[in-house]
Amino acid sequence: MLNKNEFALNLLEWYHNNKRDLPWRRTNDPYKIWLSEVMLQQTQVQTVIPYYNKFTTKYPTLDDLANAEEQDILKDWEGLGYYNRIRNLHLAVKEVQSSYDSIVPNEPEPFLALKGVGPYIGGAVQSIAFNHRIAAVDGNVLRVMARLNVDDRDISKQSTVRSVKLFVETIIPLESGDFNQALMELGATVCTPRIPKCVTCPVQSHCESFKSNSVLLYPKSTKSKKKTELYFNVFLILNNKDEIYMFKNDKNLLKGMYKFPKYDIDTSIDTIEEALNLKLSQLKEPIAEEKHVFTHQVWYMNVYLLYTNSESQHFVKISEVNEYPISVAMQKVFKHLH
DNA sequence: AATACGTGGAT
DNA sequence: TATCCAAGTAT
Repeated sequence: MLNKNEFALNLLEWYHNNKRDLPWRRTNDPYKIWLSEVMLQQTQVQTVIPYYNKFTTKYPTLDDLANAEEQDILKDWEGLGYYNRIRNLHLAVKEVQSSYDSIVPNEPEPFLALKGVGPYIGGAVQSIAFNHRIAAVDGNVLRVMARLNVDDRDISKQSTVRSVKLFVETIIPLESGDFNQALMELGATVCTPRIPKCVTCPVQSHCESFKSNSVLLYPKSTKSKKKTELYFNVFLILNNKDEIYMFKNDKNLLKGMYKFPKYDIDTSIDTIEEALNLKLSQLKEPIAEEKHVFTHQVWYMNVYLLYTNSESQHFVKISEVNEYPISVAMQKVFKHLH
């Protein structure tokens, strides 16, 4: 059974002595803490840092972000992935602006009701910014707690995450924000997935899996499923005015990001001409092939270059393409025009 | 409950 | 190269 008081003391002492100087640890602004937590979802610290600095410079207050155009903030988010995160945060700060006088709610219930705020963000922001004693259970915390308690439950199940959250809330001390961050920091730097540094672990004496030499057996998790492989033709369509056909994606995947016409490989050129209302040049060999891997899909793309004399509102100056938010997959395609 | 949702780092 | 997985949320 975990000695809760001693565990918390050991962990917090280690955290304070080894605290990394991360940009979002220099602020008490709930908006900036919230922004950092949204960016950090499923994203490594080193990836987030430049984006966090860009956003806090360009949108230093909640109102700045709320008043921005969605396309502009998507452009600034470009390359960070999971684009619904910033679209939801935009909706959420607009809600805070209109309903809460631009003040981030300092109570869990209204905060958790905002778009994109789930159990993790709710606990992280309410504990770090407002010192509420709510757990923030991420992948790090799940791994640390599974090893501490030789917990055989599957951490990929929501029921396990809910249960771990309740458990952490039975051991969380008054310094709840620091405690939550310390638990995550321990998982990120010491209690790592493959080669945990148990020798230097500040809570080694509390760890049941260390005692039984079974650290690497935890956490238990069902293995990821196979990705769907998809084959597309993507068309770079140029007119005689140095413009290219490009439009905003309204599907769920990469919603709001701009794309070039992309069709299953068996789609006929006639169908495409009809869909785009363009008369296209003869289809030749692809100028390139690209592969792009998502969490759940792999795209194999043939890149074609086509010309047209037709008019359309979807043409954009080639020199201005980079002003639009474009996914990495489509950037891989576009680079072959140069 | 199970799956969709991006991208890049590490091994 | 293949695989895991990283401060998760919405549906």
